[in-house]
Amino acid sequence: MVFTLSVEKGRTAMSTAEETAGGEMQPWAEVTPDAARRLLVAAVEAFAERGYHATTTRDIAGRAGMSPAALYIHFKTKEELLHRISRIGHAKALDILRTAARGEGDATERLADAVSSFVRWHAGGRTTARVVQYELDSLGPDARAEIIGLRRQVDAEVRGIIQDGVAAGDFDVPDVPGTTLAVLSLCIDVARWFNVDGPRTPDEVGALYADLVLRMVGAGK
Amino acid sequence: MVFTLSVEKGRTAMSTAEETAGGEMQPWAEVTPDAARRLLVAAVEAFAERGYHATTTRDIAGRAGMSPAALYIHFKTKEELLHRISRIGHAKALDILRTAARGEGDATERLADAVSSFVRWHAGGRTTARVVQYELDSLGPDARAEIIGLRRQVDAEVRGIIQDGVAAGDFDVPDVPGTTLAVLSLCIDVARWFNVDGPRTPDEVGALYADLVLRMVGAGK
DNA sequence: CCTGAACCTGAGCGCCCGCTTAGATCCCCC
DNA sequence: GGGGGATCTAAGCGGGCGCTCAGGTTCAGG
Repeated sequence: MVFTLSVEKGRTAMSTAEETAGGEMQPWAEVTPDAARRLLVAAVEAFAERGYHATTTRDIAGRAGMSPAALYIHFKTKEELLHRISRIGHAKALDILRTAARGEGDATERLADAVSSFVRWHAGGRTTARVVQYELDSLGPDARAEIIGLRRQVDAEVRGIIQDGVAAGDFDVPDVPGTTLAVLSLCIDVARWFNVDGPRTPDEVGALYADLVLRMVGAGK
Repeated sequence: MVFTLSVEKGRTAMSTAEETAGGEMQPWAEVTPDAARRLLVAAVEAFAERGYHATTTRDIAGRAGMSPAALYIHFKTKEELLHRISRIGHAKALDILRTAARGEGDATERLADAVSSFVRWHAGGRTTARVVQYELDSLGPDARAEIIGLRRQVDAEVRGIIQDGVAAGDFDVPDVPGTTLAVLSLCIDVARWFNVDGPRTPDEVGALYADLVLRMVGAGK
């Protein structure tokens, strides 16, 4: 939808398009072998439901239809599972934002695009997003430091769009870093409250939030 | 600040004023006996740092300067500690919003007041707010149901202000429930990212967020 | 000075945790 | 058809968990 002309040379554009379009997503296709992927998906579900510390390795292995010991053939520790999940999830989130930030259109269009697709991902993939966004503290120091680096890139991407809008005179933002923080906070928290059985679809929430964010930055005055 | 004329007959107004004024808060004064309060404060700190499931009863008792067994004289289970913390915290949050919602002034002033004081509480009392807002799932079904009831009242309070503003023609809000959700989500998530050693004070974040929320509801067009 | 209630501790019970090890099974290539 | 690496399981180890209990300490009231 964004890369209409350069779709052939866009490596990431294709893989992104097929997932932001569909409701459910399988971003774990890159994980091999098959048994490792099943364990990882089981871990995402368990972590999202009960939290990292309340989840047992026996539960994860059980969901994947394996014995507890099988887990340790593919992953060194329980924490490595969380680390892998977190890294893949953050890479995906960053990819979504980059695609929107570097698309065509003015700052208003790009910000609306970024927010709506970012929110869609948090709502539609709530299970994954919840683990990715809220289990950061359960990682050890090294892994956490790596993930925090990715988060800084996420922040820079959004701040870049807002700065563009201010520079072009499209936005009215007194505090750019603070507003960036608030916009990201708003989007991320969707993973906490969004309910699949609730009244809103991910698309609707994405549209609502894009509108609210444009108001926050004073677009279209 | 809000009840200037009816301060004498306002039961809740006094206890609220002295806490929203000061930076640090001790809303645990009502908990007796003294040993129980010390255990409860220790539990708040431990839960906020490591999460409910990663906190051991030995850690809580140790922080309070007691043996693990002492905990069970004052609380039946570890979960009862979280329940008590959550109930007191939610009552406090609701009290803050009610005070702002029922104050004087038009909808714009009351919404700004509600958001800034609510955000100040989440930032200044981040330790408590974090436990209150993010450890809900660790409660059992009965306790969780009770807390969810309090959250609905919180939601109703904010929705009421926004509806007043729309009815008076001060706000421009296409989706009142959705915007209410977003406003509360924005405020609550402060407890996740706010850093005491960071560049912003709770007052500054409160002022920034009040401005952003007024933009979201289209006030002052 | 004694009593009994309130409070707290040392020791530890039973359980389940993350993780390991020895060996069975599968499947591909020769 | 048989050797060998990859994959999985049954069994269990050491340890820390939530929680309990018998007994010590404190202190107000008689």
